[in-house]
Amino acid sequence: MHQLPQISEAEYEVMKVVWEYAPIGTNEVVEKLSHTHDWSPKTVQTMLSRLAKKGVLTYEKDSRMFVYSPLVKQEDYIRQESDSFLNRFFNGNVGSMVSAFLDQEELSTNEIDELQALLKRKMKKGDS
Amino acid sequence: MHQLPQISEAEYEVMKVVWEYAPIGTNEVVEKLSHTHDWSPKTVQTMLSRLAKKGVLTYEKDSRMFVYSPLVKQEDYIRQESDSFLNRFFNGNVGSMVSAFLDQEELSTNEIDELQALLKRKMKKGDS
DNA sequence: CCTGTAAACTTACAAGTGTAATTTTAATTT
DNA sequence: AAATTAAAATTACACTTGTAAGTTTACAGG
Repeated sequence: MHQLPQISEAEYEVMKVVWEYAPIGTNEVVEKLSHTHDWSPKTVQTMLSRLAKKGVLTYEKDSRMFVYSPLVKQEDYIRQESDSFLNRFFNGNVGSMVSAFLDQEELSTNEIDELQALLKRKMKKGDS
Repeated sequence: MHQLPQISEAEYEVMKVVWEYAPIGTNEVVEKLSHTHDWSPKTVQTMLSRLAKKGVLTYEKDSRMFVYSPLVKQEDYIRQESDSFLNRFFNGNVGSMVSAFLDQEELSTNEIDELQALLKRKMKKGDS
C-alpha cells in the first residue's frame, strides 16, 4: 500500500470541495469555500497548485480555465489518516479509542444506541 | 477551554517518555527513546527545549542537569486531538467514525465483543 | 585552583504550511 | 489587430518541524 501524498489541513478543506463537486473550476472552488472560510482567492489557487503538484488532484483546460478532479479518493485518505491517528494516540487499539470517547461523556444515549446497532449488524455479517 | 500548545509528531514521542517516567532527566529521556527511535541526543535535546518553550513541560535543575516534568496532561492532549480528528474527518460524528473502522474490516470479532461490552457498561452508568 | 568534560544554550538549514501579491499569458472584446 | 482582462504562473515571506552541529558554561576531579 503505497503512501498517499501528505495533505495539509488547509489543503484538505480545499479537497473536500473538490471531492464533493468535481469536476469543478477554480472560481467555483473559491466560491464554495467563501461560505466557510475567509481565504483570499489567491490562497485557494496556491493550494490547488500545490495539490496538483503533489498528485492529489489533476486538471483539464476548459479554454483558459482549469477544471479539477481528484486523483486520490477521500475514503482512502481518511483510512490512512485514521490508521495513523489510531496508532499515534491509542496504539492501534480501537477499543481504547472508543473507550476514551465514552469517558469523555461525548456520546448521548442515542449515539450509544446507534453504535450498538452498528455492532450488532456487523456481527451478523461476520457470522455468515 | 483554552487551547493546549501544538505538539508535533516527533515532540509527542518525546512527551510519551516524559509522561511515563517524569520526573526524568535529559539523558534518561535520550536513553528511553534510543530503544524505539534513531535520533541523535542533540535532536532529543532540541525537542525538549521546544517543548519547554511551548509550555508543554517544565524542568528543575539537579545541580547542572535538568529534570523534566509535564505541564500538560496526556489525557487532555489526547482529548483535544481526538476532537479535532473527529471534526476534521467525520464531522464530529462518532458513529460515522466507528462505522468507517468497521467497514475497513479492521476489527476482529473479539474486538467487536469488547466494544459491545463497553457500550453496555456505559449504558448502565448513564441510567443511574 | 585549574582543567576537562558533560550539560545546556545558540545557531543552522531545508522542507512544508499558511497566506498572499506580483507578473505573465492567453482569450475576449472593441 | 490591438487592447483589455481574467486566469494561471511565479515569487514572497514568516513560522513550524525534523534534524542536528557548534559554542559556552559550570561542576567535579586532580
